[in-house]
Amino acid sequence: MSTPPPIKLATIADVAAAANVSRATVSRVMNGLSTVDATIVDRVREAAERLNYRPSETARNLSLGRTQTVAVVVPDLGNPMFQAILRGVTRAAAEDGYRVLVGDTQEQAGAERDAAIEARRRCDALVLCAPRMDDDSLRDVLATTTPVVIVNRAVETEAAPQVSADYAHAVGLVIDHLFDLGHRHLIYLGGPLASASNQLRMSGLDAAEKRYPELRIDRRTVGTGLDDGWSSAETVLESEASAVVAFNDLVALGLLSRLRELGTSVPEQLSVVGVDDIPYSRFSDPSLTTVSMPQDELGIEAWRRLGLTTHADARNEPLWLEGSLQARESTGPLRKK
Amino acid sequence: MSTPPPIKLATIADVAAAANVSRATVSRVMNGLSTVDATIVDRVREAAERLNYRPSETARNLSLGRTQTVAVVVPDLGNPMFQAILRGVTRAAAEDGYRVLVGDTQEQAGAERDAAIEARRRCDALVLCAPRMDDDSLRDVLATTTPVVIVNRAVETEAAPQVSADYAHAVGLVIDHLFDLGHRHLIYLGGPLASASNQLRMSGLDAAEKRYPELRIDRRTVGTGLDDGWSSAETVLESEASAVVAFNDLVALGLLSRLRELGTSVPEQLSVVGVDDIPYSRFSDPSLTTVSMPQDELGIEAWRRLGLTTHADARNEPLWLEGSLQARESTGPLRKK
DNA sequence: TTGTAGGCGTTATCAT
DNA sequence: ATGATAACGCCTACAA
Repeated sequence: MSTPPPIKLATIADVAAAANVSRATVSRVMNGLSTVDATIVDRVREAAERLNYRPSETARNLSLGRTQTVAVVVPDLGNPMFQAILRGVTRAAAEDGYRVLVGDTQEQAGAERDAAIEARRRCDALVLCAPRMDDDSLRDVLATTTPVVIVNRAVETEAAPQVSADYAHAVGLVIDHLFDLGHRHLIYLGGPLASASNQLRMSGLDAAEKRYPELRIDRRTVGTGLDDGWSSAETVLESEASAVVAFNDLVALGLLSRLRELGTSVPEQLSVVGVDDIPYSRFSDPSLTTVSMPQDELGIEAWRRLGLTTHADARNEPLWLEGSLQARESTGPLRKK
Repeated sequence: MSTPPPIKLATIADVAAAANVSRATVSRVMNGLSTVDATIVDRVREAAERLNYRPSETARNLSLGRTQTVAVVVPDLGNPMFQAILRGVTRAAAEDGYRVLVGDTQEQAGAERDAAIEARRRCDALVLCAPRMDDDSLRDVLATTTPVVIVNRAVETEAAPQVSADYAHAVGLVIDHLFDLGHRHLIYLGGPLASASNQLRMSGLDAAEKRYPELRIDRRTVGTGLDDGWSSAETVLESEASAVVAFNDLVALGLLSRLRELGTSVPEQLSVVGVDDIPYSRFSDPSLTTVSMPQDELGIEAWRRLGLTTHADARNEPLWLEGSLQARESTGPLRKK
């Protein structure tokens, strides 16, 4: 007779019966507990092999009270930043035998709470990336989801470790660079005012203005993508600033593209800098001066701070990861008109 | 007395006790089964609320025999193609109440088998993206992981639905375009010979050669990234081809960057095309002629073919998704020397 | 060293 | 309409 299509998977009981031992013994063998007679080990192994037996993850999850899984919730899976974090967590967690469950809230702040709690229920821990919800809601969520770590979102709390890319510092780096080149009038092309990441950059601008009293920085809100940079060219030219600090590389590259069309030469007439150092920035024309941000490390550090593994690092002060300046062709010394 | 730090979560039994009903009734209430007395429903709801009760996903997974989770295994989470597929599956699955577990084999073909089987054990279904393993191994894996769908990898089998981007067709589109422009000598900058995706493009070249007997296509293996395109410029120029078909947009953009440095003007002296239509391709100088591929749709279609949902589409012939030509500035008519 | 038995938290069957 | 009770498949004292 042929095996019926709905292939009933072998259970531990089947193997026990086939090997003529108790389920307990099969369990011990499968988990490599040393206290089992060698001949029995063989017998069980053989039976398991023959029946193509694999322990049910679901059942051992229930029994052990853990899932060996960590949830990663991001606002937008299409964002390269979050892709990098996801990749970092996935690989770091994999080394410790953990899997990753992803959640994409699609930029709906209202959906974050449920997504986080739901994800955490299925997993042993949670990595919450750049949550858009307000501080109070966030603290509330953190209380019910430990262990949890927050990535790229500063919030006053002891309830969870935090790991963030230091965009204030990054902006400081490019401004130092531009200042050294003689620029005294800059324009900042910002992202969404509400975004934590944009606020961080703004505080970097503030700090720079304190550092350099002669410096003037205009601020505009334009967006985060190539198109946003492209359409901000007129704004930039009208401002008569001699250098542009873009929200990120995409905005900077979009702007470069449009400036080329308009016949504005970079860096001769205008210096442009981005933030992130995406791969293409080395290849654009001109190549883009920017700040290389340790995005993968965010994920890796997040995983470590979760403290699920032995070589964990469970310190609780917020961790700020700093980028490094990549000076390229899109910046040059200020030219007198 | 204060609650001890290890907050014991409330179970269904706790709620049952608090509401003075049986666990079965609590279960029915939680699942919205209509056959419960209204006053009891209220009593249970109140108790659940007070105890902050949430059903254990792990326990219901075991009891129900399903996890409401689908696994997505990719060779490289850093690859934009797979990121797009992951995003597509995640969002489509979320609409049907499913979560996604990710697996990254980091281009190690040897790790794919275990990763796939392991992932499938924890989930109700598996999306296997562009597996690198050989056909026999693949068929073997498919047999033990149904329901499973293969994305971007053609293989002779009835065991699993397949969804792929039709790169042969894409290459055909750009070659038609170049041929129309008068080009008769092309050079193809390919990716890894072993990769299914490269083979697809090659078959597109073969078909084009059949279609146009006057056409000559040189073939080189250069890689898949910006750097690979950059360093292939000399090879291209030596070939004296009048147009380049790059493996993808990254290779094309890298090449454009280097050609600029070398003083070769595009498209006047050389036409260049890519494949994929990544966002930046519209903004490069010159903007890149390429083929827009429906990457998100791959994920969405993969999810549908899994057939876990009502509006599933479980047909079994391989599904090929075609791209569309985006003619831009990097291609132009052949100039006589 | 091995087996017995109870528990993990839920759902489902079958009485009542 | 509600409540016992038995799965679901595994792990782990405890006993032998």
